[in-house]
Amino acid sequence: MSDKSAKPHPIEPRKAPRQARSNATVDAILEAAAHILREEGLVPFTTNAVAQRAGASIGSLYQYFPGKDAILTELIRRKRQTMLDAIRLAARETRSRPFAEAVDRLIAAGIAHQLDDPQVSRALEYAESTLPLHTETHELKMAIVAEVSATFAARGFSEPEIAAHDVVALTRGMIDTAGLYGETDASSLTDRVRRAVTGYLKTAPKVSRT
Amino acid sequence: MSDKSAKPHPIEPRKAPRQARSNATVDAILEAAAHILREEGLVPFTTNAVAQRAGASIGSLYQYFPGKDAILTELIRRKRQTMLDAIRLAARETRSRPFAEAVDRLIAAGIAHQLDDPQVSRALEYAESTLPLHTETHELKMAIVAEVSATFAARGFSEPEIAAHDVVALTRGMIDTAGLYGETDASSLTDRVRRAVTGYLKTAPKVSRT
Amino acid sequence: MSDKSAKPHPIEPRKAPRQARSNATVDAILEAAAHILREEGLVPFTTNAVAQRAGASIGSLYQYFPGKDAILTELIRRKRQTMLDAIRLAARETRSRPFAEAVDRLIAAGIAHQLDDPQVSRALEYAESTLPLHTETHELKMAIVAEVSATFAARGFSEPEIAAHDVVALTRGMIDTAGLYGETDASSLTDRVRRAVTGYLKTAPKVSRT
Amino acid sequence: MSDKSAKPHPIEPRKAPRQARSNATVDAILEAAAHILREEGLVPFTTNAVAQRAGASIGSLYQYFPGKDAILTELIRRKRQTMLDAIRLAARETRSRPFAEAVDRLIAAGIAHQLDDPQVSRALEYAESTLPLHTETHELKMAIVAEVSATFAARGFSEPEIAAHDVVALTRGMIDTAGLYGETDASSLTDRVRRAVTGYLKTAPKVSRT
DNA sequence: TATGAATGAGCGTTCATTCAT
DNA sequence: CATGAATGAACGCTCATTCAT
Repeated sequence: MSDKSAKPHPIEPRKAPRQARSNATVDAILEAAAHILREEGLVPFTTNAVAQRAGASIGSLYQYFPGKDAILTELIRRKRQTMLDAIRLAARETRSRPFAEAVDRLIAAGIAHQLDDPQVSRALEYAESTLPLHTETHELKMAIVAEVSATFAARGFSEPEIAAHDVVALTRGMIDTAGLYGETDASSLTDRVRRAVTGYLKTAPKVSRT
Repeated sequence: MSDKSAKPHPIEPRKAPRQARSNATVDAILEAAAHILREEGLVPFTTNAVAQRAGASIGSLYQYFPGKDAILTELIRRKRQTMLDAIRLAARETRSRPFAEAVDRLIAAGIAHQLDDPQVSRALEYAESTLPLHTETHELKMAIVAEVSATFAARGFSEPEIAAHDVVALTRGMIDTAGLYGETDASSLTDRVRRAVTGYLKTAPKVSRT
Repeated sequence: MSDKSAKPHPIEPRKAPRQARSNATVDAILEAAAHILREEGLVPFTTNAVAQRAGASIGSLYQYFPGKDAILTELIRRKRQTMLDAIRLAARETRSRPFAEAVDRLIAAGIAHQLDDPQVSRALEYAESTLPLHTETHELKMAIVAEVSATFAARGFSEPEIAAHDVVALTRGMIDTAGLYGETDASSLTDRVRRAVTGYLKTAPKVSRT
Repeated sequence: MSDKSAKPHPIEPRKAPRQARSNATVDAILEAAAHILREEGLVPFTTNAVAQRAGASIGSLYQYFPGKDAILTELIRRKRQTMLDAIRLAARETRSRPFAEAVDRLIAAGIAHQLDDPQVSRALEYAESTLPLHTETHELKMAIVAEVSATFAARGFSEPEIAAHDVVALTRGMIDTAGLYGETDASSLTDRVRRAVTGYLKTAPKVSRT
């Protein structure tokens, strides 16, 4: 986000990450950050504003985060980790169930995480594209796709990665737009997303089993 | 002393670019703006940077655009107008052709406009959500959906607006992601988008014809 | 994108200067502001110039004052408060003395405050007329006139407010001009102002006492 | 007003002054300038705004005035010349009349010129103090005082210049303030000013005639 | 550790002025 | 002469970041 590329501002939290991630101040900062993103967007998202809302001093904020970008990165990381956990759970629990059910659970997980707090999701999504590539968040992203891909592979699709990317992409597109229009009824949206995903998958190439 | 609150900063371009010279400057500015959005994103998108890249002085920029937002708005307006024109043409030319062909043309139009310059598209999309609502660009957005919706209605779908929104959304989601991953092969993407769209529409509710 | 209209720029100082350090900065800023007004006028009176002369960063200036206007307003407020205090003291101390003495003390107070730093006074006077109306400074102005008015009323003048306005106005006119011509001898000026004021008051309408 | 003291911007009109002063464009510019000063003040008084309101191009404005300051200067010059003419007429016509009448005519002239258009007067007054000293307007100012001074000298006052300065100053102070408070009734004001002036003069030192 | 005053590069924008047409 | 597009220095102000306390 910030441009002062002259000075090295690492993106990793300053403290040992595990501690930092469970500290009350850190949580307050992230909560405040999400709040501002949700209510006001990426432009009024300033470190001073975040610190103030978190009830922390700006100095404290910099004690836990090396810079503005790091806050956004950690927000992304957490959101994505939650998503990955949900997807993994869904995959595990539907491994021996009909495929339709597996797909449904995947979609439900996506909707649960994207439709709740759509402005924050949107802001983070855009922010990420302007941030220097961050290994961990990127790996989480790949892991989500990999998880979906594994589910598809297990069901005999021959190009599971492509299918996974596409399914994730179209799902996100639909949910994003729904969020933008203030849609909050998950059930209608779930149904429509399912129709698109199912339709897509029906015609996806399968491994020929002879 | 300060005049701040007195003068609003409208989003409409300041002068109708009537003369060739003016037009050239306006175009140079918009081109420069797109370039910066494409190469660097929304954060380094500053009026001075745009002017410099356009080979114009900052004063000239402000002669044609009342502010930074207006440049973004005009970029959105133009992009959307082009898209609308393409969609309208596609709709007109396929009115008496098989539905599959109509859908294909719609998708092709979407891909042509979104896959070309995906970073700019993404930046503008996010920018729009932070801009004060601009009537004309908003109407163009609605017009695009309306056009798709009309096509669907003509084919007997009973909830054409919802279908239109969803189709546009999932298409954009897929193209966006493809652009993000550097995919440039339109034909494969077209095929996959078609599968999702077709699958979605196949199960969409139709008007019961008695 | 731009936030302009969202945040108003109040005129009140941003933080109550509680700590010694803060107070020192505020004072340095106000001193620097007065200096620039005195030596160069309202045009070169810029926030950056003030900050620089105050030995503070522009950021610090904005930590204590929400904008340029606020600096001018505070300067006016302080000057006027001092003046009001002096006038009140003069009035209190001459309540049971001959009227001539009361008038003399009033004039002396006016001269003491206006003849010292006449360029600053002149600049602030003009500045005020271009500033949005500020309640506190306006009330101080009215309080000064009210104080003079009360003195006149106590001495039986039947239109004390008009007399007060006129006396203040003519006194200020004379002192202003004297300051403009570099006059610094208070005693000659005092004498001349007294003659005008006394002459004016001698013919002012009085409550008929029967 | 402008600070770019590096480049020599003479204040004299570019054209032979007499012509310039009677040109229709010049008049339109000055009228527009006065209008803006009156309605909006010194801050929005910009060359482009003046030209636009005058229905002239900014280029034309610069054909007749070498800069912004020159417009203000010419406005001052004209106002002052009119005032001087009126004062001279008043002096001439009351030379052989009672002194009280002479004073009355002087005051009437002052009120006529200052109370009409008080915002413009105030703006010009402040502007002048920030402008580089301009010979002609300064001489006009002196001439006005000299005229009043001559009137006083002819009536036997021993320090006519001081008296003239003071009378002009207090009169201006009173009228200014009246204008600021929106007073438009000249007759009451005239009366009050007369009382101050008369009172002042009654006690002014006279040449002892033996 | 926590604090928050201080910093200053840099942003969006204005406007006096020039000059090619 | 008139035009008005172009210029760019300079303004008011913000905000990411530092560091003395």
